[in-house]
Amino acid sequence: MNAGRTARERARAELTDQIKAAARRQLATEGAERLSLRAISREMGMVSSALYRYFPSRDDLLTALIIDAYDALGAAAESAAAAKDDAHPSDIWLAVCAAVRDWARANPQEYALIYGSPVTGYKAPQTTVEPASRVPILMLGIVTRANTHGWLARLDNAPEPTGRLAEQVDVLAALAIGVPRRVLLRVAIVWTQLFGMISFELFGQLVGTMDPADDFFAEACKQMATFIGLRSNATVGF
Amino acid sequence: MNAGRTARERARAELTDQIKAAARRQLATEGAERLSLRAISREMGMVSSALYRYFPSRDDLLTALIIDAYDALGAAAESAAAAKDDAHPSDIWLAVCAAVRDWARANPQEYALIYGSPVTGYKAPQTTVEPASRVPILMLGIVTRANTHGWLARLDNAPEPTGRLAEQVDVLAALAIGVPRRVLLRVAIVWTQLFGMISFELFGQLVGTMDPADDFFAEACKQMATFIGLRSNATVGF
DNA sequence: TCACTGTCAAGAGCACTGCTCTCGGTTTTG
DNA sequence: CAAAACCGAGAGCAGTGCTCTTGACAGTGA
Repeated sequence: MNAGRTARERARAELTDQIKAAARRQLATEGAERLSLRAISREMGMVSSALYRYFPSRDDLLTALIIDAYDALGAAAESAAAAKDDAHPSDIWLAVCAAVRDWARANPQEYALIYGSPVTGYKAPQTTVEPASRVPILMLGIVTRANTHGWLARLDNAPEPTGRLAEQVDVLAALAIGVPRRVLLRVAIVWTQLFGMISFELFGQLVGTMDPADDFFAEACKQMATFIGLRSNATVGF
Repeated sequence: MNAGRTARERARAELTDQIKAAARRQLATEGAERLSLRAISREMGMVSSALYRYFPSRDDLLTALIIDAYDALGAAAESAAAAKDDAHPSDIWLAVCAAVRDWARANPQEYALIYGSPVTGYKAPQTTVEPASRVPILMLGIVTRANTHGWLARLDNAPEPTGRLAEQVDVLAALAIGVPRRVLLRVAIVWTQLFGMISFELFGQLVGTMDPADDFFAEACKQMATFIGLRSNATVGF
């Protein structure tokens, strides 16, 4: 690559990456709450104040880690979808759901960083919304392709959103041309179910009942895929 | 009341409550992460070390706040259900969902404390599981009553859980006598959807699409109530 | 070649945190 | 009434994010 012209710029980019790597390492073991700039600087053999040349504050480091986490999750989901490119949309959908869960289980602290409680007083900058929307956009794309191929159940009984809800659904409609609004509304519902279930698993809300959650997760994803019309009633009985 | 015999015991109980109240106040403005024992002691005109006579560590204070939060949420949900005691189970169900959301929106920091990312290295003690299960138990009770009155849709097309998943569902079955396992499985799915949706709303994941989420929440709850058979197909078309 | 400019790591220091320990004084108890 | 238990106050430790200053270095134009 050699993107940076001068040696100084290259060194700076490399050190920035090293700091983020050390921060991620510490994130995995200590958690976002206990992430300490001084500990990072110790691990790197630097003095703490030197880190402020690269990240003006702890929050800026967190922002960088948040963006990286969204991108890593999005990349994992997208590659899972690409690996099943010629499969049935319902199988692609289920593969994406599984990939999201797998990534979350492999990187619980990074998942908590983006889908857990936000840090008070920390305002997520606008730069995070684009990487954050990779997974939803991917999911909408799967539904859109299923629809254009005529593989989407009609869901005639599903209620059509009206009023303000219809306007809100239209934001999704712009990314899913041709998909009926009643389906998009359900996609949004299923979207919240997916991440709610993963959060419950990771945050320990399932212990005593559905933990370990492998079977529960698989069955829930199947039923939710049917719920949005990706799987036919005949297939699974719904 | 005068529960505590001696004056000292009464003073201790009162001061413990005052500390928790101050902590809750600070929680609402600063967030759990920045909750500071020293700030609490300042607000109370005490010295920080004196707090350790009442809570051996910051984590113990957090545990007390967590239990209080679970109890407050459970009480809010239960009173919402009690207020509609003679209504149709589906209306009771929807009232409970709305009450949970309302409580979460009114106490976002306490909600984040119990349903957000857990603090790393903090092991929730066993004393939290009983208050944590008040809402799920309440929900299972509504479904159970609907079933015994014959008001639950049969959901013949819903798949029956098998294998380990069936065993896990049986944990719920013990609290919902007579309700088919395929329904209980769906109750668990809907349970994760409800809290996933509330978390998304509170944690800012819905901005740009479904925010404000009033209509989305109401419609999602309705469709999910139908999903578990509380509302008939004819009512809403499903 | 040499001075100028921007960048860098280092160090001292500030205000804050959770937590421990000791010290007197008060309250409860035997 | 004396002993034991409990209490708040204060000092102090090790850690935190962050700021500011200092001296060394690299790149650049004269």
